[in-house]
Amino acid sequence: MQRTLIIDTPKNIGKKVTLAGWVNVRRDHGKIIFIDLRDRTGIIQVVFAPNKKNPEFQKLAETLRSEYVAQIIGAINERPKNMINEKIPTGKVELLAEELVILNSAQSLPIDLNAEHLDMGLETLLDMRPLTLKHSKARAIFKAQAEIVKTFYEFFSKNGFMEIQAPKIVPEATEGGSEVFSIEYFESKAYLAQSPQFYKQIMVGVFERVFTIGNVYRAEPHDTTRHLNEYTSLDFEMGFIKDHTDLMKIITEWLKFLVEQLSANCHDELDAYGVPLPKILDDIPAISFPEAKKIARKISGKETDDLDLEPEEERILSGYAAKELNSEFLFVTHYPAKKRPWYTMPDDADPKYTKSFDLLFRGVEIATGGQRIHNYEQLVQSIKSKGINPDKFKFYLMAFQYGMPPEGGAGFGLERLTAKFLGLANVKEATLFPRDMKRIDLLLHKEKIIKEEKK
RNA sequence: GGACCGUUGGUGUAGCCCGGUUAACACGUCUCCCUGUCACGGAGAAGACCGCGGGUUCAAAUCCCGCACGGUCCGCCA
Repeated sequence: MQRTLIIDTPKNIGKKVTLAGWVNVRRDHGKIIFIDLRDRTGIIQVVFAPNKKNPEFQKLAETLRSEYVAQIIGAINERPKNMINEKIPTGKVELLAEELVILNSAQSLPIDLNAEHLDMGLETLLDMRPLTLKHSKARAIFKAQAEIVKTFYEFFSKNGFMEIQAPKIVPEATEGGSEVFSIEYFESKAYLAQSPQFYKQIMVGVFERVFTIGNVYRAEPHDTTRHLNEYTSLDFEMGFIKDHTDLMKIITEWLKFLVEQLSANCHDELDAYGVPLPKILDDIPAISFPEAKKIARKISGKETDDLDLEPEEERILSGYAAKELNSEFLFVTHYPAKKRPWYTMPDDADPKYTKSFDLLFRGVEIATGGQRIHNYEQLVQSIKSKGINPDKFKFYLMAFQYGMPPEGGAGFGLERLTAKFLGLANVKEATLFPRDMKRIDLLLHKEKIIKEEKK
């Protein structure tokens, strides 16, 4: 018989159906046993009542434990009025089991998957990732994350952007600055891409508007709640822009669409975390870097680096924007040229600053973008001014020799965005299998100990 | 790399300040009882040489020193 999904059970009252899923929990009352069965669409209560014709059946039901995988055939019955469970969408019905096939057993769980919260340290949470991801609150994170990616794809596709696949193996330490992972590449050396930057720019010369969603790699030895050594970047790049404000406009439009879709499709997931969705103003406030610096200094009373915003200042500015400007998002524009890559377009009024921006959301930088230099000669000059030989970028520069429109783009950190929408303390919680200095799936030092013990 | 905090059954914590005999609690696990629960309930049981090494002491989970590991913040970082 064809499998029925749990979400569809209320439509099948009185019918005999086949359900398949995991045992969420067993409530054994002796003669009568209740199982909460879970599949990808929901949870339903299954009732095992004494069966005189087949006493073995009840014994088999008694062996069911959490996370056992089972196929159950039975009749969907309406529950008596006083036994309706308001907490679940299928609370008005239940399955009276007639046949049970155990598709797979499960070892006893080291954690309580039915507890309201996953009450454990980050280390344990990640060490047991294949199991802890099954918890409803963990699943909620990645449902919301998938929605973010989906809206990015939909929005930019609708607006004339084409999806491209950027290579992850690259020949040079792309833009200099941040550390990259080197890999053996046959007889020579190559690197893992720290961003799709060069390739999305080249493709603007071909398709005018492009976007790409993919992993990027940073070999920086950072150890914070907002950094990963492998993360997912949502990138777009577009030609024929006036300046960076065109980019900020399209980002604002996407964010509006995103919040709308999250509200419509991830209501339960957001509810589980209790963090309200942000309001997106028609114009997200934008303040220039020098202005932002002044505000941050005034509030903190601290003298800080002239060229960059410190994490504490980013938090201060976010708080300021939320309180004074009525927006949880804040653009900071015109970062100093010294702190931006060489392809960043300088500002006409004062070339010490650039036509670039960061987007702050709830205290962290979630996107970076700006207008790029599209003139070949100017770009070569800019590379030289950083003391780099332009020959290293011959391949990339070719795009600018043969007709590059005025262009720009931006990149979002998917995990940071997810974490901030749900109010998670650490981006690693918003990463299925986070890679950091200490961990690739398991903690690296633990792996070492295991290897040494084997020797 | 720096600062601070931490490390106690499978998981989360209490006990440590003020050293003392069976290391406590909750969840999970196992056994038994239970026909209406929905994070079912009841009775019982198993499970920890208290991160590692050293010191002080008649006596150390508890005090001292060193190390390892983790967490948070910072640094670093498009």
